[in-house]
Amino acid sequence: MRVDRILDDLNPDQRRAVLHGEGPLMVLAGAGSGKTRVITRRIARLLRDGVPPWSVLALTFTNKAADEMRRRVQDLGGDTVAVATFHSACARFLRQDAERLDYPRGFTIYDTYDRDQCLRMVAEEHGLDLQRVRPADLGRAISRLKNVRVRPAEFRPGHGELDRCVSLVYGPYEARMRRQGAMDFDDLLLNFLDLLEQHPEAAQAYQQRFRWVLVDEFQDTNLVQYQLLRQLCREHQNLCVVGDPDQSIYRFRGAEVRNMLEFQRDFPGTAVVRLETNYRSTPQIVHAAEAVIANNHMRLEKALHTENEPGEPIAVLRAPSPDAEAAAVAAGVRERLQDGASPADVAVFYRTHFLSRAVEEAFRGEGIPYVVVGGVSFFERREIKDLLAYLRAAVNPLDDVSFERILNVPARGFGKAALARLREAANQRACSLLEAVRDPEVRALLAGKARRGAESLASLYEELFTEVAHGAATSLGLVLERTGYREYACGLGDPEDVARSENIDELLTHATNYDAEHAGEGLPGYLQRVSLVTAEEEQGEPKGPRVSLMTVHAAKGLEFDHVYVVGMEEDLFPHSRAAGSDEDLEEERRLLYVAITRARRSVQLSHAAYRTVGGSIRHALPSPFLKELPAEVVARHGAADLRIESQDAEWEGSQETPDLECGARVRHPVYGEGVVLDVSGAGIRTRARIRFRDGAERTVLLDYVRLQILPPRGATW
DNA sequence: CGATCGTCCTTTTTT
DNA sequence: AGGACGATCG
Repeated sequence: MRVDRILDDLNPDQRRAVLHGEGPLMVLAGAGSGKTRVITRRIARLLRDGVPPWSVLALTFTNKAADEMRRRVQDLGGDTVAVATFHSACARFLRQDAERLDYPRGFTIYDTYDRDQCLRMVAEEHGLDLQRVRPADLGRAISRLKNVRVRPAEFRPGHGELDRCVSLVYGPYEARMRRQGAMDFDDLLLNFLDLLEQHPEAAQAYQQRFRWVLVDEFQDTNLVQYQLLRQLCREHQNLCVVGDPDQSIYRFRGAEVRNMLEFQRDFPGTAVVRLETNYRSTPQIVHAAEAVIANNHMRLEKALHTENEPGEPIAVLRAPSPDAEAAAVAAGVRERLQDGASPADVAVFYRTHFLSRAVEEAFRGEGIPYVVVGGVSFFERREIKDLLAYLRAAVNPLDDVSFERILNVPARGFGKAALARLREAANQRACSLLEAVRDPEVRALLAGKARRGAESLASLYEELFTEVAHGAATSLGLVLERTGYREYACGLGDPEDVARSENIDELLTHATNYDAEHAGEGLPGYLQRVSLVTAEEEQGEPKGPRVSLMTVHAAKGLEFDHVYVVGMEEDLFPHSRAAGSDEDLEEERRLLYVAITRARRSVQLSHAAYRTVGGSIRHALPSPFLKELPAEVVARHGAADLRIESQDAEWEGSQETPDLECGARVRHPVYGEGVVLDVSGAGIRTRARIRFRDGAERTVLLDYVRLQILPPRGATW
């Protein structure tokens, strides 16, 4: 009998998806049902049937997922297939067609930090009080608008302070970004969509080039990504999307589960395949995950089952303290390792990054090798961002945010006054800061120290402009040599010096490797890559197997034998900021569903009796989600059940806090009448910002103060 | 102008 | 507890 590498080990449903011919295809794939396998095999099948590899485009959301898929596609012989994240694919396409959109080819990509920096400048220009509205808040709000394709002119602000500021700043921000030749992450998608819509000949070229498009984690596409797919596949309709509505966990950045519902409407004749057999986990794990997710109301019907052998119960652990929790996890992991598990088969998840700390310490104490995935990545470090900013300004001299970053780093006598003068000169000449510095007339306006600084910067950039063509590493070397940056950053005294110097070396190595591997791409290509790669895994993994520590978000798409989730506490998981609406709460539940279903063999969920939140200690209640686990598959440790019972009353009690809405009138026992501006937090930590009669705004902890809710009145003040 | 000190505020999740 | 930013002083 003949062996078929592509089809033999697939079940009938998987096979149907792989063999599906032309036309739209949607695969509803439960956790662990072989989703990635279906996509990669489908690609292999297409290639085997004569589809040219360059006409296939496979899209994912995270770099990690893209790397993984690329690896698996390559194993099946598809080395030249384009596998990319949405953002990196768009960036690459835009690089080709930037001019059509009036962007320079060397446009800069701003990460969140740069974006906020840019917003800070704009906000300052418009006299906003940055104490009250932080750039990051503006940035998030604007990003949310971009996710739903609301342009500045279309924005209808609500009554909040934030909206007012956004309406003031959004347009100018866009203008400034354009002037600087910069795009934020959202712009990458938006601008490419604009390109497709406004330039039919360009759209046609992409449609004809990529005749087969496949999308992983489709439940996380936002509106823009969805429209982009529709444009791209408008002619041929050869779009295969794979997703699981129960694993949609990016609502906060605009993901629309609705896309899965509307797909069949927008793509008539869609073939639908359901994958409901879980090949990954024990029945206990599958049952627990299903029981949790069953509490969500907004769901597509889907049932997951497994024929795997039974294993251990789900462990729920209560620890007296965060340190004890971490120690218990470390001890448990140690035991797994002694039983023969590889560290690479074990993972610890948490809802928020800061919870990694305690676990890290415990692991160090136990001598367990670990790696923190995500967090502050290599390319977000101060010294790395500084050096890259030098290069970015060289590739894109319009990029004021980057240039201003390095203008006085290391110090060159550019203080507040000199910077103001430089800005003014640039404004007058309608040019960028770097262009201004290059102008001898402008330099003549500066005082002694700053002038000398400007002279040296100007001459550095004259050289850099020619060096740019020679690649990333030599440009970087030039910057280091001419600025004395290394001495500046690694010179004086603190223990971080060595690490910073090592980081700089690592960047040099990284750049050298890139130049060697991507000869034609040059510095622009390099900068694009480092802007979109969050990865610390970028520099290979020569370090041997390690236990992975990561957020649940980062864990999506991965699987491990043994999974530990720490911080299973109210206000933490579900997160307090997500307690506002049912939609948010359901997303938190999906997050737990994702966490549990990562595990092949065992799951432990733990919580501590208190948590240190911001210097102060907070009593911590077990996550309400823990009560949703079916008793028959759970083993509780550390008197967890007892605590849950005894704390129920307390929990229920805090629910009695009256539901306050923004705009409600209230009476405060001390301050008298006021209007609620904002409600945040949850449970005993629900806070309301209230403006009182005397004009002052105060934040009130609802659990502490009995507010009397007054009947609404016509006028607000 | 820049370094040091003090204060404030933070901690959601990702490209 | 720790980092970022602002104010103050040299």
